[in-house]
Amino acid sequence: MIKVVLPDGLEKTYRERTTVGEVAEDLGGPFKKKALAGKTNGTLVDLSFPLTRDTSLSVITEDSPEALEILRHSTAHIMAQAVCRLFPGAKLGIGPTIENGFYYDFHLERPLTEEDLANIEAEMRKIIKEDISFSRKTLSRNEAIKKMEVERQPYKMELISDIAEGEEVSFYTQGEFLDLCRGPHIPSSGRAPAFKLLSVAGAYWRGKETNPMLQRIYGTAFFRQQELDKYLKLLEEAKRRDHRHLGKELDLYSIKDDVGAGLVLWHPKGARIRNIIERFWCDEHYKRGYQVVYSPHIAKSGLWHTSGHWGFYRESMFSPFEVETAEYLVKPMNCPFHILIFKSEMRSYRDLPLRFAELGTVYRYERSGVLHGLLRVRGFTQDDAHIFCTPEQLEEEIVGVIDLAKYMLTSFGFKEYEIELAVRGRGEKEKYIGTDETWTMAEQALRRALEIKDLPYYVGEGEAKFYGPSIDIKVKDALGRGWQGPTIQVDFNLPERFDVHYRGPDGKDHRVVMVHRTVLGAMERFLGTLIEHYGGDFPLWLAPVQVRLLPVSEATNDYAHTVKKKLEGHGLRAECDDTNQRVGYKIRQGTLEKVPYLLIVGGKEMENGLVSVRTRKNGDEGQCTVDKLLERLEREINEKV
RNA sequence: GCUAGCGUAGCUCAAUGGCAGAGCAGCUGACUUGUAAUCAGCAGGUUGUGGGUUCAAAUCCCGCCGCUAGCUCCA
Repeated sequence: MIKVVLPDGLEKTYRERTTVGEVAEDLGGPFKKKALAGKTNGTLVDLSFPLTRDTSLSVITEDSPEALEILRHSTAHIMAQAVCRLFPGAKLGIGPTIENGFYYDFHLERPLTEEDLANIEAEMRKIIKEDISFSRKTLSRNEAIKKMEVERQPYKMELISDIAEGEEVSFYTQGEFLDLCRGPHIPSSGRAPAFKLLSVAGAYWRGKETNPMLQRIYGTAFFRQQELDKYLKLLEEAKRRDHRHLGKELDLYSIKDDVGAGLVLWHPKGARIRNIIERFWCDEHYKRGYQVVYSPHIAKSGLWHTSGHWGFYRESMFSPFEVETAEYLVKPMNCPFHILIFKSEMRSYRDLPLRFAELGTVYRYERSGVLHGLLRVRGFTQDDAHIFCTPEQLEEEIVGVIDLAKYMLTSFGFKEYEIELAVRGRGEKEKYIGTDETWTMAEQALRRALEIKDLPYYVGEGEAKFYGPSIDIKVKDALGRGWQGPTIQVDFNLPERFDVHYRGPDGKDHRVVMVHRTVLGAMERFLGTLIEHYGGDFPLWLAPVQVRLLPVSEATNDYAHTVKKKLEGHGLRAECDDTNQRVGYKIRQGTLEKVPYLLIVGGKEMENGLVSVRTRKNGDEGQCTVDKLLERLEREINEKV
């Protein structure tokens, strides 16, 4: 007999080799019907797993946090089975679960089409209807390789050959389908009620560019159709908010073939938003002791040799060009310039910290396949700054940056974020530049700064760049999607390369501590995420047009213009639609352009000095005096909502 | 860069080897308008680009440019 301890502390005894499924059955209630898998001593196992010794056990049901992953993995297997039925001779790659679903990679004789996806889905439905059970078996490593040779699965053979000699290898079968897999799985295919195949794309075998490219099918699965529908709706909503469509519809920017891929033209309205953000950015930086600087777009090659960019960043830089026998490069980063500004005079410890900030436009060669709207471009303006300080000042400086970053994110409506502290990996010291002491000092300073601000974070071991540790903040937008946000990066490399130092109280020169930091990232990328975050409904303080007057007929055009002038006098961005159109048309136009406030003015308003307010949020709100409205607008602008 | 798909008027799309079309936007005129599209007329094109096949190419083939979904790489 064996003892089984359940999560609620209950102890039960069973005879040996009782399976998890039988325990679930015995427990009855929801477990009987909803059991999918089990967890013994922290390891996930199938319902058919026989218990052979005393153990803790929790039964995984559809409501358990681990359940979706199991379901999706099993659905991936069902998809693979369907593909093998429809494409005999298909070679299997890997088929893991991912954040919102799963994928499976195949080598097939011909490229897949949309129609194929529909056929595969249909075959999957058949398999689900057949309710085939998943069963596990184990083979020795060598037997497994032989088995895969017989099955003509070269990729699987490669995977198994990476497993240590003498290890056991587990397989799962559903009917005629066999797959190398760690498991666990749902008990049978009938337990996969709701799934959808989403897309096909190429993917290199094992993610290596030199390997053959397989065809990857993406899909997702849920326990309830309702949840699947909800997820598909979310995808649609994301599509609706796509900054590339909204950017065009709202006339914010364009990217023209004639100019070049990845190079952005900012139209007046997009430029307006950008300008508001940049002014806000500048003000905030001056307030916090930064000094704004400017640097050129090009510099002699020698500078980039000194900085090391030519050595390790060359493939991201535009080709050199010659001017009067000297060779120049377009800048991919701003740091060398800020360093030269720092070095333009002798710096004392009394001068530190020095904080140089710049909205610096840089150019990077990005491979054509990675360009994407505003989010991945070849020319962009970083909201860059470099802090030069002493080791003792580092912690306080980091705290200052975190405060600024938080303030910025809050101002733009980002409420949730994740913070990673990227530190050295253990036991690979040769990968990193700088001494042990400096690394420890910097990592400590970053960690303490986070603790002082009482911010939750996780440590990314081995995630640090070779030149120093960093804090990376991922923000979540209105749809819960993650975006790269502020980064704070300590650098031990450039101060060495440029011999950046300050004169200390001891009369000697000391190596400066340098911090690169950005709070928005790049204006292009930030605007792109902001468009999607707000879905184009920019809050009043950012809206390129805040108010539009809509005179009902020609008779009230003059009155509308008077009101417009008054609003403009208070710094508001107002327009007047005095076209020869009906009000309905003007309203529709204003609504599509997402103008936050539409003010309808006809005879009734003109007589009493009023406006009829129609907001983007609530629609028709009725009449109001211009002064009352001004008060409301000013409040809303200040609140940045 | 790689794999697959795509590129037609400013925008959204139709025409699949046989005269390149519609709606919206634009322009002109009429209507003087009250909370999401007033009516009529006009104009708009070397079908991304260069080559090829064909009596005939938006349509079939090849190169280049660009876009999309991913892969690889990143603000």
